[in-house]
Amino acid sequence: MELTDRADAGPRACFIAAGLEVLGERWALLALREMSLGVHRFDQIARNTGASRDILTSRLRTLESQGVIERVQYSERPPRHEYHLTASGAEVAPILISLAAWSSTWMRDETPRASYRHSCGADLKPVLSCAECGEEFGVGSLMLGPLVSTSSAIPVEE
Amino acid sequence: MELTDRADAGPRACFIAAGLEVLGERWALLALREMSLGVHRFDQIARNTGASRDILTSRLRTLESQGVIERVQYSERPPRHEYHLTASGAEVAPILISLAAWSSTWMRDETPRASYRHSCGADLKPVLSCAECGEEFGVGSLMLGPLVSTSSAIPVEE
DNA sequence: GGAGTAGGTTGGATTTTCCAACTAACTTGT
DNA sequence: ACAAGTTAGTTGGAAAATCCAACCTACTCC
Repeated sequence: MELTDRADAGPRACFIAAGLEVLGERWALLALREMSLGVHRFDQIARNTGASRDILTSRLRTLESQGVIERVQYSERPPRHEYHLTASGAEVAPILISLAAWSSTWMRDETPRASYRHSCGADLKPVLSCAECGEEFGVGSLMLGPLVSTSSAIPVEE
Repeated sequence: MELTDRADAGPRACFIAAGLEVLGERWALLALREMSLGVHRFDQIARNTGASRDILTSRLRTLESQGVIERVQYSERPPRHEYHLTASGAEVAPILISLAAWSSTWMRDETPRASYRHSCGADLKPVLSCAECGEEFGVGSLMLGPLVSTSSAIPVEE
């Protein structure tokens, strides 16, 4: 079977692994969470995430270089910048939401934590479905497709 | 405003942060990807993820202790175990799928990577919507809810 | 003029991760 | 019988990432 029998093929290069190279480093997703919640300044992102300032600086630079966030100047003297999500960063939301939903369903401990909800007011209960056929995604519906190279193609902004 | 003005409140304890404590460590999500794809043995998970064997051992133990995976014996002499997703682990799929979809939309480089698709055959284009109102989730629809403690409540298995 | 705010940078300690080699307990081939 | 291979780890030491507190710059406010 091709999934398990990859012999000497080396690590599986897939889009999950690629995404984790950018979003999977420590503090990156929590920084994006803050921006998604409307927190845009360095000091507050540092406080609200708990990341040390040097690491946070490094993460923000990486996210910026990958086009996930951008620095927006809000003061000229002294020069001060805010961090904002780009179109790419805004689309990280489904990952955060799926994570929050999984965690609130399965994590059991006594520490009180902030929950999330949909803007309609309901408790967080997201459903992931295929845009094509409308059917819900589950473990079994995750299938490997062909190898693709994304070098030249420009993502369509809608 | 309450989101940005948390003063000395310390790091935001939320379900995203809680989830990342388990799933956010290096290699954890890639190991779960392998199990989601039907790969259940130590050597092959190590090969397919690229994780070093000692770290992988440590991750699998953590995931097991958190109830995300379980060890299933498949040989008695010598004692050998396979790693399988629990109900909790199976529900990590939406996170992996959202990550794969984000990555294939926004990551641009030349390395050819395995893509994913829905089992209906269509390219990966997942839509996350609210189970209650049916409306799609976006950045703006991620809202903080009340503080909750999950100590005693038992998640409903359906 | 001193304190406070904002966004960093620096040096050094600590923690994680990496890597190759090694072990243990078998099974298979000759 | 004996060597080689398979599977699931463990070990020790080097390398890399992270943490932390202190420091710096350039302002503003009192």
